[in-house]
Amino acid sequence: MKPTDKAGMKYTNQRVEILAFLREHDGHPTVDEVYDGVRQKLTRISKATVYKNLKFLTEKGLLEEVNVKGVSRFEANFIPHHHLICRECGSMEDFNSEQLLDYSMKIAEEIEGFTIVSTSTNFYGICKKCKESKKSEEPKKSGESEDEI
Amino acid sequence: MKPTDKAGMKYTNQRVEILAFLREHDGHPTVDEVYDGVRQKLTRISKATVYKNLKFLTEKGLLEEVNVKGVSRFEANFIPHHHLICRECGSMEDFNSEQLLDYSMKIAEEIEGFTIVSTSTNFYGICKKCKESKKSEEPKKSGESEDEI
DNA sequence: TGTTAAATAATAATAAATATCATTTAGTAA
DNA sequence: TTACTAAATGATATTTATTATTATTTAACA
Ligand SMILES: [Mn+2]
Ligand SMILES: [Mn+2]
Ligand SMILES: [Zn+2]
Ligand SMILES: [Zn+2]
Repeated sequence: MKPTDKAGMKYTNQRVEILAFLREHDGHPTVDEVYDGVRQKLTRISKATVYKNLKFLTEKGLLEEVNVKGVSRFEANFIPHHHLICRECGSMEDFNSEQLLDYSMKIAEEIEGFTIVSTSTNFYGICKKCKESKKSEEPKKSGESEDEI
Repeated sequence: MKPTDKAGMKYTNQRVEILAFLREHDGHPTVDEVYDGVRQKLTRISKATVYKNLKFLTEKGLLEEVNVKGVSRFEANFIPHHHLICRECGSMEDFNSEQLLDYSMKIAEEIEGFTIVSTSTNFYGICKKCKESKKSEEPKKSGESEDEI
């Protein structure tokens, strides 16, 4: 973000730091994580300012909001990519596959009525960390049936 | 949902109607839409009951929660599928492509450390309705530059 | 048909997000 | 530079979304 932009938009320290933080942290931080992170540099920043800027920057197209398990996260990476999402802990990791992007966009071309500009695939499963912590607990009782519907 | 299930789970009218409503409405209803819908039959149902059951049924694996533009939506369709998401109005429509599911799952096999059980691709763009309502407004001023970063 | 754990309705409490407003500041131009 | 002004901030109030509480009701089961 350089001071070369549209009139009516001010490049304050707060705004610049929020965007910088998200560009340096591709782990999809939450509002609180952004707040805590930016506070390292701007100790007196208000949480309302963080909220307002995340909304503002998202509307301006400089950030993207995602939501996993009900928690709102932000990212500044606009290079199309995919996500590995853990159903257990709600973590979200980037995953790149040019192949898959190409394939999806090709399929998108055949969709009518809806003009598609980008695609992203979510891979749902269980992350390494959660898999390991599960091994220790739950010594697997037998005869336990799953829910019928 | 039949009364043939796990002990410790009661099949109340409220719960049954909430699930039935979501199975009959694949348009990914919001909490309020579920509430309004179910109230047609159960006029005295409490909103807290709707919230609790949506949470409960999601935890039991009978519903899935999705979130578009900050609003929480629910669906009961567990047949793997994709979504067309309008960046403008936040609408979300189902889209089926067996091909794409297969392709994604094949790619998933090569991912290590993260155990993937399902995939779903989001197609982002602009829906028919929004495209048409845009045509009338915004007679497109020239010389209007986009934001630099 | 009676018993009881689970669920409900009503409502209170909490958390997340937005609005308000006096003060400060970035951008602009004398 | 300095002065001006619209935009942004910080502090806090307000609103909205979600969860917790509790007296009452009900589904499941003996
Ligand atoms: Mn990402
Ligand atoms: Mn769907
Ligand atoms: Zn995990
Ligand atoms: Zn739309």
